[in-house]
Amino acid sequence: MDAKCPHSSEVNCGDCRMNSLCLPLALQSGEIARLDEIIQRGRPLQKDKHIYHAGEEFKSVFAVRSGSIKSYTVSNDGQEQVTGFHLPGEIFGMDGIGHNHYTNSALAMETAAVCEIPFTRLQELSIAIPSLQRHFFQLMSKEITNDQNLITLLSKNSAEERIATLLLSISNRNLRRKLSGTRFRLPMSRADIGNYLGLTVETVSRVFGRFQKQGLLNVDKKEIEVLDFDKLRALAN
Amino acid sequence: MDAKCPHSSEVNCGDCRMNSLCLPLALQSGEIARLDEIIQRGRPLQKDKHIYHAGEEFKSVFAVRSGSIKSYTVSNDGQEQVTGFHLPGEIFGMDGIGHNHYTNSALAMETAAVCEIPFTRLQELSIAIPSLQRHFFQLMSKEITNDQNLITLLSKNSAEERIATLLLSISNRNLRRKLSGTRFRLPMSRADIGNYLGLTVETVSRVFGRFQKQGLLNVDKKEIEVLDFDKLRALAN
DNA sequence: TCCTTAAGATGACCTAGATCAAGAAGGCCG
DNA sequence: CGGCCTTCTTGATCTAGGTCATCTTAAGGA
Repeated sequence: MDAKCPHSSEVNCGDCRMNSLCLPLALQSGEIARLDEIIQRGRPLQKDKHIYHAGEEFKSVFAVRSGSIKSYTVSNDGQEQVTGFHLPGEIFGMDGIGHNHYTNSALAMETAAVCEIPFTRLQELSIAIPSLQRHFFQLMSKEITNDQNLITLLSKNSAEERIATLLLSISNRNLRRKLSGTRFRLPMSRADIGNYLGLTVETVSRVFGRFQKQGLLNVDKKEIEVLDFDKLRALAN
Repeated sequence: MDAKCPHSSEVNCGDCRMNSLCLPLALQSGEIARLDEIIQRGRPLQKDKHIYHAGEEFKSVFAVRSGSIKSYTVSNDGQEQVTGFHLPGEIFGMDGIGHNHYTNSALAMETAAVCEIPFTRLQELSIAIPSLQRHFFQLMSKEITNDQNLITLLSKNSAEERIATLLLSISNRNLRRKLSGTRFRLPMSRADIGNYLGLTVETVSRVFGRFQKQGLLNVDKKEIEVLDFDKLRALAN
């Protein structure tokens, strides 16, 4: 086993470097072993491969082990709405619980690996381990809060504020993973950013340009270096 | 006991006219009795009275028994964002679970009555009654899906489309309660509608005017009569 | 290596909805 | 009954960001 390969499936929850952010967070080591039994560690996924499609029967929620995932819905008239970006240690697929079918589609934005957690098993385990039930309620609630923050962002904030907020969010999530919050690579395209934030590609491009000119960021394609966190935070508010 | 008074607190879940939409939905009658034991039926609330404020410690989720409730957040710079309107039979307050504090404030838009469900008791009961756990997971998931639909609406749709969608949503929720989906009274102000949909009061007012002129609606202040459902649905898509 | 295609940047112009500024119309309290 | 807020409406203007059109660059493929 090569512990260096981030997409390796040869790891259990107890050893996974994400276990302080992920589902095991709330659990004792004995309990983690029981969670481990139900989790299915998938093979690495190529870029643009789907984990599930909207409308498919809901079976499992997923945890990102490596790489990055995008969730999106397609409306009646065929246009896409990106609803979330998921980084290692984060859980996705909870939108499917309500109607027994996924309402989003999910795909890998780059080579990625995910853990599959069959939901009926997770429910059973939640009855045996109350702190797991509690933790999962909290996870879903945080998802609600996140979505409501995005609603506020879309409803009340300018293009610059929206993009500053997204950059700060990614920076913070990198810090949680003990990575640099200052220099990082955006896993998503300008089109995805625009779609997520309710902006056109052109506007996203112009705002990046403006941020660069103002000395707020260094932008080299998807590589970002934050030069002025105070100003970025002021924009994001 | 006056069964006619919609704000009466003298009713248990088994007799409540909302029990086919509300939490008891998933339960057998013996289980409903156990749920009944933990639910606290509140006195009627006057218009503009708060049920809780953002930042308060999270204790309970709530069900609307009568009247209507609005949830909203306040951002750092003091501006409000309406995050939801809650009608009888609907559950709110789930945003508080994630951080043990409410992230929204909730207030009565008109005289209303709510049932309070202490969350630790609900968690205990969810372990004893697995179908309740399942139901509550589903409720939270539906809230996520709702919020994501709003995100799409804000991100992709015009003022007319947003308002048509809201009207249709209220119409459908009235139908679920066996009320008219064609003629109803909006419980919220134009300002609240605008705030919720990311529009100004003026735009909301103009769109209502336009819809009336086009023969889509009859609008008399808050009284709405839908005249052309097909066109409304076409707009809402 | 060249060719093709996709992603991104940049400029010129346009429009939906915001902003500003008055009125009209209730509803409530003395 | 009269006066005063608060909500709603309507009109005139302004602007952020959308649209459209090009160009540059990078990446992938035979």
